[in-house]
Amino acid sequence: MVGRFVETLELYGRLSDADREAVAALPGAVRRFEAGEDIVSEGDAPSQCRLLLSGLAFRHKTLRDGRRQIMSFHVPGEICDLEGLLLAMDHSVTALSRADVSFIPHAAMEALLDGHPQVAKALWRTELVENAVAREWMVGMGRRSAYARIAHLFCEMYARLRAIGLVEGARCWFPITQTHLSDALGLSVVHTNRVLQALRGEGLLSFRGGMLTVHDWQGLKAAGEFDASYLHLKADPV
Amino acid sequence: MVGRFVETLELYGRLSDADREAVAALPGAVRRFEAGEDIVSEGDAPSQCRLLLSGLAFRHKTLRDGRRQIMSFHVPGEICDLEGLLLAMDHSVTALSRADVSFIPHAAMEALLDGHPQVAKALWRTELVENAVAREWMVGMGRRSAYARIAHLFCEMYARLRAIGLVEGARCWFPITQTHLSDALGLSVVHTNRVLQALRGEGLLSFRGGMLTVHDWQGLKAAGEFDASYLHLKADPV
DNA sequence: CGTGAACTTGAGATTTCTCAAGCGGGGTGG
DNA sequence: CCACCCCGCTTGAGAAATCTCAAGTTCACG
Repeated sequence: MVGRFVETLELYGRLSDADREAVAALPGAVRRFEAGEDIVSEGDAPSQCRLLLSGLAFRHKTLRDGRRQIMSFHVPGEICDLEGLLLAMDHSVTALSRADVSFIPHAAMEALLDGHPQVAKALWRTELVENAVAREWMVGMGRRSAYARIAHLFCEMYARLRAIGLVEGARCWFPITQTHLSDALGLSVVHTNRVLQALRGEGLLSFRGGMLTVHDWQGLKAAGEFDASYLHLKADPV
Repeated sequence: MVGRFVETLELYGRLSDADREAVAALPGAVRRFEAGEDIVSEGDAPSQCRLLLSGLAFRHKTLRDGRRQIMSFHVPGEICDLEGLLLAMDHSVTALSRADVSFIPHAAMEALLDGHPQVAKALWRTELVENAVAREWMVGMGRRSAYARIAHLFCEMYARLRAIGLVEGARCWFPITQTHLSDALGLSVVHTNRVLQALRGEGLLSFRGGMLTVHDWQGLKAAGEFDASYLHLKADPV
């Protein structure tokens, strides 16, 4: 059970039929997680790769005093502990919504990567893109206003969800609370709430009940100083 | 000419004699960069890996209006455009000090990785650790005060330089200006300057003329909420 | 001795935070 | 079926951290 995995890989590299078949043949036990459950925890040294089949997840570190920083989001088709192949986890990955996750044994993944260099390349590219995203978040947290940061995050998630076909019309399911948003952007909930109202007030987007609607993509991009090139996707959603 | 490269790899994986020899046999033309020169620029699609032999470098994005965010530092022994093997550069890497850089053709690097899986593993681990560092910076920018952030950065660089033998006594050469520091931490130069004075005033460190001296490692760690585990080094500098 | 970059200081302006409280809907036990 | 409760959202208001602007100092270097 590898769900959207092949499609995600093909966003980042060309695969042969044999490659695709090998990926599809990957073994994996599926487990469902409820929102808020840890998919993998800080300190774990995983022996399987956790592939997100459906739902969203986020990586985060939580400090003793409760301050939390979300460091990235995962969408379906992504492996959320790829680094676990080589290192112990230094942070946790938690389900943002209900999520189905396939557990692929490291041995099977290693065999796939050894036998299929194009798959390995594509997979490492996904990892490199994840870093590129992290760097862009640093730019936001270091140098952009709360207003631009929030707009930028919505742009990013909209573009990523669109790339995997999860945007319909101008709407996508993005079940994030304002608390998560704050923790991802390094803001207080109160401030996040106020800025969000400004974004809505300007007619750029709607965001209620976990549903994001982009009313003015150009305007939102401008507000967020968003340029999709760091996502290394084949096509920018105009 | 691969300088400290083998030692750096051995921080992250066990190599055989054959592995070491293969690494040492890597071809590479050396070029010297002066402080401020771009080693690789945004938009480049490199055909060599740039291995830092001596000196320091930093990755950064600079926005049109001049705001700049530094996203990481590189120390000798590190490849500063490893992602260039698979992706075009979406940011620049600039020499922080005078630096010697070896240019290793991608073909040679790929042959090494194909023929020496342990080297490939160690190299990917360096990449994964770089991400771990990026995530820790996000925690800092999102959730730590300027005071803790600055202390944390000094802790990190001290620990990294120590791991490669570039700390003598409690001193190391870290030729960074307060402007760079600000751009790395998302602060204004003025505020950075004031916080730095506090750190000095408390006797935690000295930092002048590009020389960092740590007077009170435990105190500095506490000030920066620093825990070296995210660096995935074998030994914490006590 | 002149120059420029880096550093330092002062002071007022802003952004963002914290504390505190009220609102609203969904789920649940009585 | 209803009351209650909790979580997430919203609002108000004062506080704190950090920024911006402006200017002066220091030091290395030519």
